[in-house]
Amino acid sequence: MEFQILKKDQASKARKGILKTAHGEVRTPCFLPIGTKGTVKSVRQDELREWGAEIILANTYHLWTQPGDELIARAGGLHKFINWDGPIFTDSGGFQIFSLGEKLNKKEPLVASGHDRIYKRQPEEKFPFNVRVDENGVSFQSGSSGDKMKLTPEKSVEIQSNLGSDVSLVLDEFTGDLDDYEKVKQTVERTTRWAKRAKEKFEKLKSAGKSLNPGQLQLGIVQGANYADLRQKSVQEISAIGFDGYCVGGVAVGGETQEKILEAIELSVPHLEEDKFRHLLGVGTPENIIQAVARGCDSFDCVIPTREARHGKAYMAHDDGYTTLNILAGEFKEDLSPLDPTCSCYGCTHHTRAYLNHLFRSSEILGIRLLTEHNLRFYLGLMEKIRRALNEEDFQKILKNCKNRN
RNA sequence: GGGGGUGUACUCAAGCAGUCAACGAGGGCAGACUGUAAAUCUGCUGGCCUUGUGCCUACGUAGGUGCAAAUCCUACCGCCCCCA
Repeated sequence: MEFQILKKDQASKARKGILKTAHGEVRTPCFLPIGTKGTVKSVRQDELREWGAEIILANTYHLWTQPGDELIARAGGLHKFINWDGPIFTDSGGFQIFSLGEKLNKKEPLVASGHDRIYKRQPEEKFPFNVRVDENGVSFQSGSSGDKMKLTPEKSVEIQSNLGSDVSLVLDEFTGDLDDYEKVKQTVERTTRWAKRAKEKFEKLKSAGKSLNPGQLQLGIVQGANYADLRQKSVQEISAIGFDGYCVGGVAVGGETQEKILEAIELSVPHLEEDKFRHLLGVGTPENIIQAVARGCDSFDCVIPTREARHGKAYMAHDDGYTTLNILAGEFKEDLSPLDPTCSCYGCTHHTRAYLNHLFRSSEILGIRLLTEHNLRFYLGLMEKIRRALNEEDFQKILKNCKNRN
């Protein structure tokens, strides 16, 4: 068994566990720093490890388009290519169907027929592709060169096989129209059909001994927005296919309130097999994560700590919750105190707020690097606290103090 | 001394009679960001307030011509270039 639950919280659905992969074990609940293109922006792989990251997330779509999965396979797989010998998750490219099509070109999706959709690049947009989503998969056609790339459920499995990640995800489909029942229903059903195809391809490659990482796991993804019956339907259909674990997807893809996010989790998790690994895709804020742990989720990935670090936002831990601050703010221009005196990251132990403020104001890349480290250590430290609390049966205290106190 | 050019909001820089409190960029101020098209994006950036097809003050200074001037004319002041 690749996932083992070690301890359960008595007052919530939280659990402490361990995920065993071909590249080592991961203690859960855990957070996956996002390294979409094979790098967690601005930091080295050895630094990630030093800060407590046990597993990272990379992206199938991005690595496929550049530098290409075949090159990475020739390099000996993603682990060797990027020199990270710990576990790697690869997202399937499903999110890009959403983010490169629907989300950014919502104004004029040209409906081809039924559920198939085409998104035309707008002349004034920087976005370089036309996107077509149909039953077979998604094609991205370059707006300038006309080059076409087609990502299908099978292709996604094949790419991830070439990458040799430890945990692969099936290609899924969801949209931003969380209120349109029929549309959501169609994406749930297509996600199931795609999951079956992905599973089949996965088994085929495995039995043929063609997988670069024979120990690779495959996770199914549950969709259904906030419709109770669709979430339940999705869980049942995806579970019936039988995966090594499950992801709850489509819960925080743009503007959802925390209530909506938690509701979507509550509608999904109770129907999942108890002893299987559960990843919550794309979530979230520190509070989101703690609340999701309480609802039975084992792992998380989110761009918040890294992206917001690049935009100057720093997270700070307090006994009764956390706060954030914008290091670019004028009030820090001459603040010679450390960013967070309780933090042990390099920036907090060696530099002042005034210096960080100066670095950001002058667009110096060191600022980005220092805040990325700071925020990642905050997130990874939070997960460590959660695990320790679960171990010491003190999780309720963490739950009580999970809020942003800004 | 002669000739030419130029002076615009914090900075650079458009505008060359009305649609100009004045394009754009930078800077400044604030906000956003949830499976990364993201070191990105958005808003504001003369003053006042009853926040409006509102009032006032503004395009080197002082006058002038126009119904109307940042835009035209005159003088003056500053800066730049060329010739002597």
